[in-house]
Amino acid sequence: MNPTFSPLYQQIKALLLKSLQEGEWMPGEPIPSETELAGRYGVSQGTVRKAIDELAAENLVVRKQGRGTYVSTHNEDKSQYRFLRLASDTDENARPRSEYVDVEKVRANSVIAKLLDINPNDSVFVVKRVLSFGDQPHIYDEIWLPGQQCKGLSLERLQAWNSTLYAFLEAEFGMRMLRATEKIKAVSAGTEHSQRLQVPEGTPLLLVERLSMTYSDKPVELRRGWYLTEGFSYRNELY
Amino acid sequence: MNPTFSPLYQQIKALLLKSLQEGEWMPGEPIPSETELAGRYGVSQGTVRKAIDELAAENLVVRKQGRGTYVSTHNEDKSQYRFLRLASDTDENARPRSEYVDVEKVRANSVIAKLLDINPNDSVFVVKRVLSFGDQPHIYDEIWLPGQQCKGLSLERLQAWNSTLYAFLEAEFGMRMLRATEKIKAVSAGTEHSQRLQVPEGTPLLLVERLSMTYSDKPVELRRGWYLTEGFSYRNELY
DNA sequence: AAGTGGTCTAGACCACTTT
DNA sequence: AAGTGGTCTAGACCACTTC
Repeated sequence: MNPTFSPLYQQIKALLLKSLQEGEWMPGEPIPSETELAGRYGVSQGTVRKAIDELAAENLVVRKQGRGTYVSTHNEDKSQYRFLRLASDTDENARPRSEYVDVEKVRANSVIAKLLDINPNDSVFVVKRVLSFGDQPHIYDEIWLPGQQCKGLSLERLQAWNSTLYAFLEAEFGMRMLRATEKIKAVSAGTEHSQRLQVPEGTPLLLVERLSMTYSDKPVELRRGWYLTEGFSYRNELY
Repeated sequence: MNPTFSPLYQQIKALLLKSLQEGEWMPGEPIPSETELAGRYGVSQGTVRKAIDELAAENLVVRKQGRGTYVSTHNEDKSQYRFLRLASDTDENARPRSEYVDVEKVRANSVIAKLLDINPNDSVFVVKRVLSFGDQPHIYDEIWLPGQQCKGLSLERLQAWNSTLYAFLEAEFGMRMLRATEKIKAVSAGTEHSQRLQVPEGTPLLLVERLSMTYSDKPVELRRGWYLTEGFSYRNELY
C-alpha cells in the first residue's frame, strides 16, 4: 500500500497541531467547534472528533461538555502543578511555595547544549529556586532555558510573578511545555544542596533531571531538581 | 438526570471486565470479535468498539489488526518488563537477570496488612531477590504476596522459573497485575542493602514502594525495591 | 476468500452550558 | 432556544491476517 498512507483523522490532527503551534488559538482559548472544523477541512464531524480525541489524550486540549474544546494552559488551577510528582505522605493536596534565588545568563556548556538541542556557547538562562511545603524546603531546582526564547527574563520578574514557572513562561514568552521526560537518581546532599534544603550534608536526595518539550518534541527546558523525601515521595502510576 | 446514568459503552465495558475477571477469556487468549460481542450484548459494533478502546488504553487487552483482541499477559516479550522503570543510561534496552534469594511465609504486620487490604496476622509470603544488569546487582526487592492466593509458592519453584515474576504469578496462581502505584524516596544503604547490592554502606539508593492491583483496584502485591542508580536511572514520562 | 480490527460517513438523539 | 461536546447506530469500505 501507499507508504505515505496516513488515516484522515491523523492528517486532521496534524493540521490542528499546526494551527496550535502557529498560535491561531492561544492557551486558554477555545478552538472552533467540531462541526465548524469539519466544514473547514471538508471531512465529517466524527473524523474531526477522533483527531481531537487524540489531542485531548495528550493533554494538548481540554474538552468541556456544552462549552467547547480549549487549548491547554499551565495557567489554570487544575493544571497548575501538572508535572510535579512530589507529594506529602500525609497530605496529598499540599501545594508548594516557590522562592526564586537567582537568575543568570551564561553560555551553555556542551552537555546542556546537547540536551537542549542548541549550539554550545549559545546563551542560556539559569534559574535557581527553592520550593517549600510549609516552612520546610523540599526541592531545589536549577533550570536552564534557551536565551533566545526568554529575552528579558530576570529575577525581579520571576519574583513578581505569583503563579507557576510554566504559567510564567507560557504567558511571557509563549513557551508551551507539552510533555517532559524525567530521569531519577539517588544522591547525597553536598555542601550547596544541604544548605539550600536546610539538611545535613550527606542526606539522601532524589536528583530529578527533567527535559521539557514543546511542539514536535523540541526541547525547551532542562531542569535538575534535588528533592528531599522525608515525609514526601515521588509518585508514579504504572499501567 | 438519572443519577445512575452510565453510557452504554461503559456498561459494556463493565460486562467485559466481569468476563475477564471471571476468567471467561484467559491471558494470551483472544476475546470474541467486536461483531460477535455486539450480537451478544445487543448493541452496535461501534459501541463495543468504544468499550474495548478503553480496555486497550488501560492495557487490559491488546488489539491486533486482522487477528483479534487479546487478553493482556505478562508472559510476552513486549510486556515482559512492563512495570520496570530502571534503565541503563547507556543501553536503554538492557534487561536484568533475576536471582531469587529467599522465600518465607510469615504473618503480616499491621502496615503490610493495611496496604494489602488483608487482616493483620494473615499469612503472607515474603520473596527476596536481586536483579542484576550484567554482573552488577542494581535492584534488591522485598515482595509481599497474600498467602491465600499463592499456596505452594517456594524458592525452588521461583528459581526454576525462567521468566518474570509477574508471568509466574499469572501462570501459576492466576494473579493478574493490571496497574500499580509507586512511591519513591531517597535513602542511604544500610548494612543489609549494601551487601545485597555490593556497594559501600551509605551509598544513596532509591527506595521504590510499589503496590500492584488487579481487577477493581484490589491490591495483590506490595514490593519494596532498593535501586542502585549508578549508571542507571528511573525513567518517567510526564504529559 | 473470509474474518478481524481500522477508518469514515451521516444522521439521530442526549447532556450540559450559555444566552 | 441555540450551540457545544457526548453517545449510539448502521452501513460502507480499507488494511491486515489466516486459511
